[in-house]
Parts: sequence; C-alpha cells; structure tokens
Amino acid sequence: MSRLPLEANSHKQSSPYMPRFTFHKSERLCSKVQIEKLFQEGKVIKQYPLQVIYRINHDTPAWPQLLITVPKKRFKRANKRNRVKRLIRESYRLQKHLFFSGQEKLHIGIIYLSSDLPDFDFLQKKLNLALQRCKNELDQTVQGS
RNA sequence: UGAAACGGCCGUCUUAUCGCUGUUUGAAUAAAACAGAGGAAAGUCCGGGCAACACAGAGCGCCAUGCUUCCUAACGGGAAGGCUCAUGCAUGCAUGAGACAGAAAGUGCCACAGAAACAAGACCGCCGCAUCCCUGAUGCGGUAAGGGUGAAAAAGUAGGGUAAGAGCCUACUCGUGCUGCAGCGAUGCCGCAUUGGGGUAAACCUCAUGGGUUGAAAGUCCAAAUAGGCUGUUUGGGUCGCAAGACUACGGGCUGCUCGUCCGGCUUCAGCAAUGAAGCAAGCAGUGGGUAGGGCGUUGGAGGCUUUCAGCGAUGAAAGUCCCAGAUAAAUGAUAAGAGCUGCGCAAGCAGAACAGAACCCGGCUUACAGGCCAUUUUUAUUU
RNA sequence: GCCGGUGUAGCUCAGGGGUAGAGUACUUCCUUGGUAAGGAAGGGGUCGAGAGUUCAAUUCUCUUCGCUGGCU
Repeated sequence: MSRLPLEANSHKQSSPYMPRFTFHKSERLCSKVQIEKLFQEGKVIKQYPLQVIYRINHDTPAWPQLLITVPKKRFKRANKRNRVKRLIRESYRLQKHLFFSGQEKLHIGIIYLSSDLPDFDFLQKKLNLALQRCKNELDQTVQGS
C-alpha cells in the first residue's frame, strides 16, 4: 500500500516542476495586504465542501502561494480546525505538481465550508476536482488575453 | 470478591516512506544530526515576574478580601486547627459542607396574612373597680398566660407566686459580660453576674488588611519603494556651457510695413534702474518622522528529576544530575505495517480509542475527560 | 492574545427582592353585504443552565453555556 512513494517515483522524471513534494514557508501566503487583495479581487470556484479563490499576482514571488482557511463558525474547537487545515495542506502538497509548473504568479485561497470532519481520500478527490477547474479557467483567461 | 464515595497517578507504543518548524555543523535555500503540545495547553477567575507611563506626604472616593496559626515571591490558593450546621452510628466520634468580622454606630427593607413587623402594640381573651335597662352590656384600669396570622411575635421547660398575670422569684438549659486556668491564637473549661432589646450586611454601611494605571496587540531597535515634511544649494522658456555667455523660440516698444535694433522674463513688495526681500515651482544633496517588512522582548526558569535531612502537614534546606517546543495568517502532519488495550465473537475476524492544540513566562483555582492503575473509608455477598 | 456588554411571550423590549408586564403577532366574539381599520375577551413564559444567600431570587453572589462589541 505504498501508494504515495510510487506516485513520487513515477512523476520524478515526467514532471519538470517539483519532483519532490515539498511545502515551504515561502509557498504560504502570509502578507496581510496580499490576502486582502485576494479576497477583494479574486475569482471564486465552489466545489463543495471546498471553495477556491484565486488571483493572478504581479509582484515578486514567482511561484504559487497558498492560503488555507477553516471558519471558526463551523468548528468551535481549535484542534479540529487545525486537523482540517493540515489535511488540506497535505493533499495540496501531494497534488500541486499535477496542475502547476511552478512559474505561475498566483495566489490561491482554499476555504472549507462543511461542518463535518473530512476523510483524507475524500478531501484529495475534491481538491483534485477544484484545482482542475481552477486550472481550466486560468488557461482560458491566458488564451483570451 | 462486588459496589459507592473521596484522593493520587497514567492518558497507547514501535517502525518505514513523504513532508513541516527550530538548533548545531556547513559557503549554502544543498546535506546531515538532534529536538518538536497538555493534564488540563481550555476558561481568563485570582496572584506574581517583566515592560511602559505616572508618582513629595496625607486624606476622601472606588475595588477586593474577611474564624485562627502557618506555608508561599504572592494569592481570593494550600496545610493544620477552632466553631457552626447536616448525615450516620448512638453521646462523642466519623464523614461532608460553611463569603465563618460587626445588627446596643447609623439609615433602609420585612409583600400577603395578622391586633401588632420594632422601643410598636392589645383583636378575641383573663382579672379588678364603677355604672346601668344586672345570667349581661358599657366605661376606666391591670395583664401578656392562652387563641389565631406569619419565615419571624422578643429566651425555653418545670415549679412557686398572683385579683389575673408576668424573669416577679427559684432550678436547669441557651445567650451575653467579667475573673481565673489551658492554648502562640481562634477557642475551650470552671466560677460569678445578668432579663436577655427580631431578621436582613451575597441591602447601604462600619471596622481591619491590601490595591498607582495599562497589558507582549506592553515596549524597544533597524528600515525599502512611493508620497509628503525640514535644511542647504542651483535654476526660472529651451539647447549647449563649470561660469561668463552664445544660439534659438515667444511677448512688447521704436516704424506705415519689412529688415534691423532695444527691452522683458513665475508671483508680490520696495526701487528710475541695476538689484534686493518674501513666496511659488523644478532639479540636486542632506536630514528626521513614519508605512510595508524585519530583529529584540522570547524561552535557563520562584526549571525538572533523584536522594538525604527538618516539619503532624502544606512546605523548606542541602547534594547530585539534566537542558526539556519556540511558531508568528501561526510548525508539531499524512499514509502504511506491526504490537498492546477495550467491546462483540468458541475461533477466524470485525469495530473502537476520551477531553482537547502551546502563543511572554510562572503559582493556583474552575471547568471538560473514553479507559486503566494505586491507596483510604463505608457497605453487600462468600469462605476461614 | 487582552478587555467589555447581553440572554425575559412567536418577534422587539420594560421590570433590579414580594403572584412577570407593554407593543406587535395569534385565537374567539362584536362591528360590515364582505375585508381592512376599530372595539371586547382570551391563550401563550423552566425569566439561557446549575449551585448558593434569603422566609422568599427574573432581580443578589458564584460557576457554566450561547450571542455580540472594542483593541493590530
């Protein structure tokens, strides 16, 4: 059942971007100003129980940056919120090479909308769908412009 | 052996792969090694450290605490004890609870009911005297035993006493005050005196003690771009030039027109003018504040563990040993395998694993918590 | 992280120790040919929860739960 290492090996040659499944601090979206811009100008994709909000960045960091949010209204206790955030982060870490080459100047926010504790496999599938839709829209806008 | 109460302790573990944060080594963002949530990290209910600001001293006000002694850096916490209440046995013990100073310093309140709810009062009663229409009624006086109301009616019980009664008197009990004894003290015991005037202070209040205010989003240091502030300097249509000036564009005057020539340079004031002063704009240089961002504060501490000693105990002292999270839109995760535990099941196997996530740091309190272990007490049943 | 406020009828709010109220909504009746408006009557409350103080607690005190505001 060592599914993840197999995937890692298979993509090591084919994908030019991030053969290793890292997720550094620099890949997080930490700036308060940038977060405000993201929520004001970003485009929204809803894929229940996830909501993805993204915005093309024009400033310095030349790679995608991620923001994960779980509202306090859905989960009262901090440990449950932390768990959902960690699961989302883990599934993003394992799947981001399928959608991004590492050159996009992009800000992504992921919001968890449900109030049930999710399963890891379930979350991975939903995030896959959501990111796929996001990528399609991005490609269309790039071609259109 | 089962149950209950109370107290203390533990709060699944190991490995592999992929990651995250920090420290060390390293030129390095490569790589390696090591470390990486709790008993409550929670609530923010108290107390401290620390920081900034304020501050002669005293009083008033506000807030908190409130039996005693001790522990402690401090506490509203803890230990030991006293008192009161409740429960149990059955008469002084056990367990539990207690915001447990003051109600003759003053003010307020005590609904309904009741005659009367605080120096108030007599409804029905009881007794004496007087009058009359005399088995009774009325008036005056005495009384607080009995009745009824209420949460509460002014010590209780028994006897004496009296016209009837009453701490009016006596005994015992309760309360209060005083002497003596025991105790550091709260308090207890003995004796004497005393009629002894409700409750409420988690109503205002009085007394005693303590408290300066605000909290790491405190505070402090570095500081980009852009805009703006201050200072100095240069320029005042443009180009060239260090400058003087030259060329050129523009406006005005001289002239009927052209050529030519003279004058003019942002605004205001002074001056015939040259020019000067003030302002405005632009360029350059310097400078200070501040934003984004970053550093410190920030993890070695009233620290942990072990042993010995002192103390009834909380706790303290000494010695040895260890370094044990440090993030910042916030790391401590995911997946897989195995072991242990619990439930169901003969078994194979299947299912499950609480409450909950550091945010400057400590000491407590309170609240949440599956399951397990230990000790004490009570009790059920069985055996000897 | 720190500091406040609040919880009462279906809804919006009074009441701050002595039988819990107002407006609106609801039900029934009157009025009208019918409806609205108007009038009369009525029902509906664990005063967020649990302890304590008190003769008595929605009110006072403590604990707890929910909602909500402010400080970068």
